[in-house]
Amino acid sequence: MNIHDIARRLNISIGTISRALNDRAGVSAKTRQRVLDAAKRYGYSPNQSGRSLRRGATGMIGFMVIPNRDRTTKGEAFFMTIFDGLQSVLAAHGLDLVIHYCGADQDPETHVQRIVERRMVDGLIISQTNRSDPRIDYLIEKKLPFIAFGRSDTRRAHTWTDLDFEGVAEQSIDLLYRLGHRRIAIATAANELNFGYLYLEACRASLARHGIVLTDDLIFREPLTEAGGYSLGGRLLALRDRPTAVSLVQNTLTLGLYQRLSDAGVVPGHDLSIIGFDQSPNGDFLRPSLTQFRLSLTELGEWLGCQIIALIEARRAGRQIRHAHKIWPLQIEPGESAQPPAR
Amino acid sequence: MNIHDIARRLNISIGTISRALNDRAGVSAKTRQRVLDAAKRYGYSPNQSGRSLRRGATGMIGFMVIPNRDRTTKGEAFFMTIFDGLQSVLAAHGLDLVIHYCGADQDPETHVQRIVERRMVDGLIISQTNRSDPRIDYLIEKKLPFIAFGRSDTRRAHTWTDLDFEGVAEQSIDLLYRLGHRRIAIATAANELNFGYLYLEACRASLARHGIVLTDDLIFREPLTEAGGYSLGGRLLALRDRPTAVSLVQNTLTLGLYQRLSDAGVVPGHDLSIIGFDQSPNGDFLRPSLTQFRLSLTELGEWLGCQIIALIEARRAGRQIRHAHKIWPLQIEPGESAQPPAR
DNA sequence: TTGTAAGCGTTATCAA
DNA sequence: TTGATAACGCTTACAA
Repeated sequence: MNIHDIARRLNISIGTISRALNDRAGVSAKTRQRVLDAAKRYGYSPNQSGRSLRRGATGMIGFMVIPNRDRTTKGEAFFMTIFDGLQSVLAAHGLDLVIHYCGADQDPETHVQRIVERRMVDGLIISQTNRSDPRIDYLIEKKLPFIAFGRSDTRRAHTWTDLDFEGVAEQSIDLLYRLGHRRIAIATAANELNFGYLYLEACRASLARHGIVLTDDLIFREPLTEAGGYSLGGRLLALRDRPTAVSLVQNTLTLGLYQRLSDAGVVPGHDLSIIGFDQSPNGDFLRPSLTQFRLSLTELGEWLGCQIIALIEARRAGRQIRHAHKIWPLQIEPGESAQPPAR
Repeated sequence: MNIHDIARRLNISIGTISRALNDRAGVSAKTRQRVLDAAKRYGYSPNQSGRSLRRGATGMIGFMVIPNRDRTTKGEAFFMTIFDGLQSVLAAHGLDLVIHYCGADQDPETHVQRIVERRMVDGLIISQTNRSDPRIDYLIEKKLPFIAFGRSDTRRAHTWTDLDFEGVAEQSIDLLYRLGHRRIAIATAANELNFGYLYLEACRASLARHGIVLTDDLIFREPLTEAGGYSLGGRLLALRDRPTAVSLVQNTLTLGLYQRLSDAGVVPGHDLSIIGFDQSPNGDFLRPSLTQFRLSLTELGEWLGCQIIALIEARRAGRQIRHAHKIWPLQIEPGESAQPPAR
């Protein structure tokens, strides 16, 4: 069933069919209705390949997800909620969201190249940015409208949105200091992901403001998984001069840490204060309750949708692009896991 | 940059370019190398729309994900690992995996129709099947190669794969019975999802085999979330004649249940025995350790990949299609949460 | 208001 | 081994 089949059945030209289906002017109300009815009856929609080819646009926005080498489950709960917000904004603009899953065995840069060169999407959102991320330079080069969800060390102009890792770090450290903690451990990412770096350095700066030097023995890098958190717990417990508090860059770590402490009979908040990251996953259901941060992932998805649409419309209108740099805020929520140090 | 541009630069016809790039016979080794080099140098890949249009196939396999109305985070950790296995098999066959995320405000059937009518994919995997699922009938009608990941009550021939909910139910009940439990609660899905129904009925049958009638007061339907599990815990604790064990259809429930019990000072395995479902999410990090089931999600993804490829190749070769029905096994792993009842 | 026809970037057929 | 050309299904400029 294609446009010619429909035209033949209605004894109308294909041009009119197309105009009717695309809500173009110059079709009588009666004809338009006939076309719409026929399309529905025969289950006809314009073939996407034909349409994309002719229009020079696919109507699709890609979101590229890279499987974390650490196999964290965190990123996943996280992304799906973002997709929800993103999808609703895109749909309102007649765009489709397609998620491109970069296999663990694939090179992310090659994957992006393939998507771009083949013209599979009109816009792209990349996530899990590394500190040095060649995808960003490539996308700038190719002039594809894109958003980096996550910062990197590139200096070249592009649109990005990222979580407020600095704000989280600062609030965490300030709270722990105010509670009386002086020996504070930092658990951050073990790999090249940019946010682990941002978080660590912001913690270091906040500690310095309180006159505390962050020494290497208090910096812990583990895979961002429950297993990593479990291992972190073991390492903390084994220390001769144990810190009184730990601040974590992701809640998957927190889950494992809680279990390791539970195994050792150590109580979060009492024997060791803990500040987690955001509510996903499962941060709300830890006991003792976790001091952590909260953000609206749906709203974040909606923001990304608005941004990519703005980029695409500016491009289409030939307007100059203003690259937004957005730091997404997180609100702290006190819990029982952060208390004054014992004794 | 298109095929004509490349042809012009090399002073070769577009036909030869296409043949070289598609590894077709009838191109001299030297010419082929020149073409490959030029494509790389200029960052050229064939335009996907043009190629799809001409070939009548997009080279893409869709996987449709529906956001759970309950906002469970379970499905997500779950799916991403499946994608990993699926993607690797598809890539080996030159196919791309694209994930179509059906927004919470969209109708799943309309969403499928759109994907199919527009010819966006060569094959489709649908998940989260309802007991009565019109998507399946539609896809059969349209003759698109597809796999239902999840059963439904349709009688029409189609390929499906599903988890062994019956096996899980039976093993759970048998274990609890063997431990001495007679009053056993079942926590299943509150919505139309087929697996909740399968699980419940299989539990009922297993109990019946031991001479126990499953009464309605021991059937609990909650949203498949941590909050649902928390609420479940409250309801269980409030019962006058409290069951000695509970069996759960999904581990998001288990997390919330553990916390509710913890709040009440009730110890899993000691005061109330618990059997969870699969290891995602976080089942491995509960304390006391959870008796649950294990399955390889990567292998499941690979299986789905092989199946969809078989369907597509059978279609292409004009061969008769044999619709596979696969029940995916899960192995039980004993933990501390299932013990003989107290006293 | 409607019809005709060109052209989007490919692949495949046929001729050279 | 290579080149010319038709055709895939659509949108749109132009003609009627």
